[in-house]
Parts: sequence; C-alpha cells; structure tokens
Amino acid sequence: MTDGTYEALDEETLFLVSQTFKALGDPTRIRILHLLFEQELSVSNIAEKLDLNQSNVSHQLRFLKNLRLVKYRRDGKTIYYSQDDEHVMKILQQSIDHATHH
Amino acid sequence: MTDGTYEALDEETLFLVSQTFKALGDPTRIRILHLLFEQELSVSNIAEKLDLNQSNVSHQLRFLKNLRLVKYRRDGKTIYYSQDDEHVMKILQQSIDHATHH
DNA sequence: TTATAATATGAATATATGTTCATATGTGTA
DNA sequence: TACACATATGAACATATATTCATATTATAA
Repeated sequence: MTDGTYEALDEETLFLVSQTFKALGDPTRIRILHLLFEQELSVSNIAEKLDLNQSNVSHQLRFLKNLRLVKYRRDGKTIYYSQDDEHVMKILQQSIDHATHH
Repeated sequence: MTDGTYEALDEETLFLVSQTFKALGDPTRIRILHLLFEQELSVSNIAEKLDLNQSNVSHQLRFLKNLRLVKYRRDGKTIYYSQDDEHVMKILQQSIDHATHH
C-alpha cells in the first residue's frame, strides 16, 4: 500500500460491514440494543419500555438476530433476548458516548 | 443505573448516532471512505477508481460532508475530498478488519 | 380439550434511499 | 468574450425499509 496501490474491499467484507452498520443506522434498533447493554429482556418487556408495537420489536429482533447481534433463550412462553456481539456493542457504546459529550 | 433504572437516550443523541451509522450502512459510501483512509482525492478520481457515476459520487460526498465525515478544499477546477472524523474512520477501519479476519 | 399469554410471521403501505439523467454552476484558458 | 473541464444540483425512478394490522405458532394452565 506504500506504493500507491489501492487494495479494494472484497464484496463479502463490504456486504457484511455495511449490513452491520445498517443495523445500527436505525433509531429503533439502537434503542433496543441500548436496552440490552446491561440486561436480558423479553420481547414484551422491550416493547413496553420503549413504547413500541410488539410486532415491530419482533421484526427488529429478527433483523438483529440474523446478523448475530443478539441471541435468545426461551423460558416457557417467554423469550429473552440479549446481546451477542461484544465488538458491535462496544462500538455502539463508544459512539453514544462520543455523541453525548459533544 | 445499578438500581435497575433505565436511562433513555435523548432524541438528539439518537438521531446523531443513527445518522452516522446510516452513513456507514451503504457499500458505496464505505468504499469512498475506505479510499480516503490514506489519501485526499478529487471527485472524478474517486468516480474513476470505484467505477461510479460522477453525479453519484457527488451526491454521496454531500451526504458525508453534511455529517462532517469528510471535508474538501478547492484547487482550481478540482475539489479534493479527505476524511474529517478520526473517530468514525477508526471505527470503520476496525470493523473492516474484524469482518476480514472472520 | 379449550382458553390464554407470548412471540412470530406475512401482507400491506407509506416513506426513505441510491442511482441515473439532464442541466446548472463555477473555474481556468484561449 | 467563448469554450472546456470539474463538480453540484434537482427531478425522476426503482428499490429498500420501517411500521402496522391481522393472524399464525408455540407453550402453559384450567
């Protein structure tokens, strides 16, 4: 790279990175992930705390789950979601701090 | 926060953070920023290197400029763009590395 | 079994977004 | 001045996305 050659990003990396950032590019998903910083929560709990439609929360959680940003466990009728990507959560935390202190 | 109280994100922070990540949530903008990691480039140079429409590049640069992720300087007829947010560029670099090595 | 609670799913819809096209603006040069 | 070059802009369009509604699935309890 010191010779001025440009190393293009491969398609796969580009897709994965953009998808991940896309997940963080929506206020609702940020709020959900922010809730999951410190705790595991059920779908209805998240919906209640954020005043969101249950279906909406469920859709967003599926999105986040597909990207492996969250995971879930079932306990009876209830499904608890929690964070599943330290790196992304760290970046989100940093960015929120950065935005807050400015 | 240790008492279980949830500190909601304020609207302004939420908007700023989501907007910033939205900027990183598009392959074209990632490619542009990736180009600007190490060098300052003109609009036509970026368009050429990435095989993109000049107008498209210009639109995306405006988007990035509005968020102060890039800055520009004019030299005659040419306008050179360069990065303008170390924090965001660092996050992007980290995420690309993370995605590449996995 | 039936009823109820929690969650997931798919269709519908309105809005947002990325890209292209045509053209305007700005700058240097003959 | 007139022309060419570099970039910006706005309209148009196709596609993507977020949200809601209605309903399906899954699990527990009566």
